Parts: sequence; C-alpha cells; structure tokens
Amino acid sequence: MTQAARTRPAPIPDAANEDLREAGDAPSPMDQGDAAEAPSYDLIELLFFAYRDFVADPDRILAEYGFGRAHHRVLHFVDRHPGLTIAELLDILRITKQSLNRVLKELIEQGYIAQRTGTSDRRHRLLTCTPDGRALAQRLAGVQGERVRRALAEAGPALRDPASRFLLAMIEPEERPAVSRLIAGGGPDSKVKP
Amino acid sequence: MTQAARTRPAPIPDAANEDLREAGDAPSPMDQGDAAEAPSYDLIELLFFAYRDFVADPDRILAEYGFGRAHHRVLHFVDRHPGLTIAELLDILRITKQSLNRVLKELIEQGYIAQRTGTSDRRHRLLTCTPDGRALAQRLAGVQGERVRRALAEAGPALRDPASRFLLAMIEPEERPAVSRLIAGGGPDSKVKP
DNA sequence: CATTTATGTCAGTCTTGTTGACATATCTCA
DNA sequence: TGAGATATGTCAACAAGACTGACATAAATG
Repeated sequence: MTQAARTRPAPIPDAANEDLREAGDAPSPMDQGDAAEAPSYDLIELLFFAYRDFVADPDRILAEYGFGRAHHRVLHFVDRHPGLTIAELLDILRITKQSLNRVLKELIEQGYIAQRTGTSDRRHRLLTCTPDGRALAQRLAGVQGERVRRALAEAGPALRDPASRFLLAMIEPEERPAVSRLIAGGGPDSKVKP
Repeated sequence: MTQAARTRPAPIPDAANEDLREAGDAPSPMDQGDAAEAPSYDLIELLFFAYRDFVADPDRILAEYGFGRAHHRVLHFVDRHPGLTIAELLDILRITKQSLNRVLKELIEQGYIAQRTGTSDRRHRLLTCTPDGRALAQRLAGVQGERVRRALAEAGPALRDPASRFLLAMIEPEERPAVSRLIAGGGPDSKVKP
C-alpha cells in the first residue's frame, strides 16, 4: 500500500490513549491579562477541517486531468466570469502573473480556456472557457455544490443565510464589497455592474 | 515595487469593464437535465475568500520566524493536544510522514516542540510545545481568533452556533464524530475521553 | 521468536508559489 | 506626434510543501 498517513483504520485518532493523559494535558485558561477573550478554537478548527474536505473532492477529479488546485481556481473564476482579464484574475487569486501564467498557459494549450483580444482596449486578454473547460468547471463546481447541498440538507436549510453572512464577515472588510459584487455578478445577469 | 499582483489599487476588480459585456457573459442556467439543482456558487466562493484571508494573518507572523503554514498546523494541534503522537498528527493533517517529519524536525531543532517517549508504549513519541512553541501557537491562534471574534461582533453573535453547525456539516460525515471529539477535547479537560 | 506497529530517513519528483529582469503591444496625455 | 504608463508575456532561478518508493530500527504482541 501507499505510505500516505499510514493505514488509517480510523479517520481521526481518538486522542484518547493512556499516554495522552500523562502529557502536559491541554492549554489551560492561561495567563490572559484580564479582559483577554479566549480564541474560538472550535470555529478555527472547523474551518480547517471543512476546507480540507471541501477541496479534497475537486482534487480527485483534477488528478484525472493532470491538473491541480491552481488550475481549478483559474477555471472556476473564468467560467463564472467569462471575459475576465489577466489583471482581474490576478487580483482575485492574489498570485504573481508568473504563477498564473504557468497554469493558464497549460489550460489554454490543452483547450480548456480561450483568449481573445479586448476590443475597447486591445491590450486586454479576455478569457473564456471552451466547451471542454466549461464542462470541467461545472463538474468541479458540481461536487463542491453537492457537498454544500448535503450539508444544508443535513444541518438544516435555514443555515444557508447565517453561514453566508458569517463567511462574508470573515473576509477582510475592505474586500467585502468587491467579493459581494463578484459573487452577485456570477448569475445570468453576469458582472455588468457599472 | 514588487511584481506581485500588480500595483493592486483596488483589492478585487470590479469586473465591470466594457469588454466584459461583450464576453460570453456568464454561465446561464445551462442544460441541467431537469431536476439538477444549481451549485451554491455563493457559498463555494465565500469559503474560498474567507479561507484565503483566514490564513493570511498567520502567514505574516510565520514569515517572521521563517516558518510556513505546515509549521503552523503542526504547532497548532500539538499546542491544543499535548501528548499527541506522530500517527495521530498524521491522521489529522492528512499528509505523509515524510512531509510531517521535515517541518516537525525544524520545530524540534529550533526549540518550539519537544518529544518524549511514551511510557505505556515506548514506540510512541509524545509531542508537546515548549514555552516558546506555546507562545507562538497562541499568538497565531490569537490573530485567527480575533478575526472570528470581529466577524461575530459585526455580523451578530447569534451566528456563532449556525456557523459551527454548517462547517461541521461540510466535513466528511464519517469524520464528524472524531472532529467533534477533537474540538471538544481541546479545553482544560483535554482529550481525556475514553 | 516471528510479525506487526510506530517511527525515522534517504533520495527523487511535482506543483505552486516566489523574485528579478526584460520585452512587446497598446493606450493616454501633453 | 512622441513620451510615458499600462497590460501582458517570458526567461531563469529558487523555495515550500506536498508526493512516491525503499529501507532501517525499536518496541510491542501473539
């Protein structure tokens, strides 16, 4: 078998072994000056685990194509916002143009993304998905959407709005308007938002 | 200036340029067989942006120490669960022991994490934070906790519970009990959970 | 005592991020 | 028109952090 994370009989350890008790045994309240509030370890760790599983689904599919997460992100945002320029993509992904270029080039060469020259500004490269690219992007969004759908079905559809609001509030305040616009602009009405 | 993501005057592009309209202009409903439900693009993208900002805070601090995210994760879980063994850590992080070993070795060499041999099973290596490691772990948890605190303060403290439940539901079903136990076992009562 | 388990380690590869330096085409403004 | 700014492309080198495969050791277990 592979050496990845051992045999992994049980997913996550119980952390309930004899030895564990003899250890320093967990972070007590600590010397928090006075008013210091303890961090929300539960939400911090839930975010970690939720995200870990959230990206695991696409990873499996991407591997079939020889792509990685970087390709996924590019494909996703181009699919959602056809006509996106390089600069806009860079601002969304927060990577260097060299990093972007490597994966973008692969996606273009392999026929998942197409480039056109902007008409009003011919320096721009307008990115769109080819039918293949669109299909892959939607397959990826499909598995992620399915996880969200299942989560809401199990934990209650009423959680949809609170979850959205919490996640938005977790975003850097100055970015929130832009993110909101970006998300809102994904629908059939697109990003026409002057 | 650096070449990272251009000058970035505005954080995220408006995606509202002339050219964008001439583009294919956004994924319409599409030919979803019939009952196919559209993925929750809003939650999918919010999770992406929220996580991006969520890890950006620690990243800045870690850079001061010459550490990366991998070190953070190890330090975090060892701090929260002193006495953790290598195998348990591997199951939490889902990486190979070779990957873990590289960062763990650095953390040990530089005096942030200590190892002891298990008493009941002397094959185990029980990991704990040194005072320095504990300080760093808590500084990192501090900035992440502060983001959570601020989010809840701004969007409403009532969101805490729904957000938790949503995130837990996003986790792979078989993992949820283990994650719940792990999270619950982080307090002063530790993971004593037989 | 043979086997399994927990850990450590060497060596090589891949993806994805980084810097720095330049090149080219196009737009904008004086 | 011509200078400078802007959008993009590209070369080269490097680093972090993941992976695989192979093998070594110590300790527990039946």
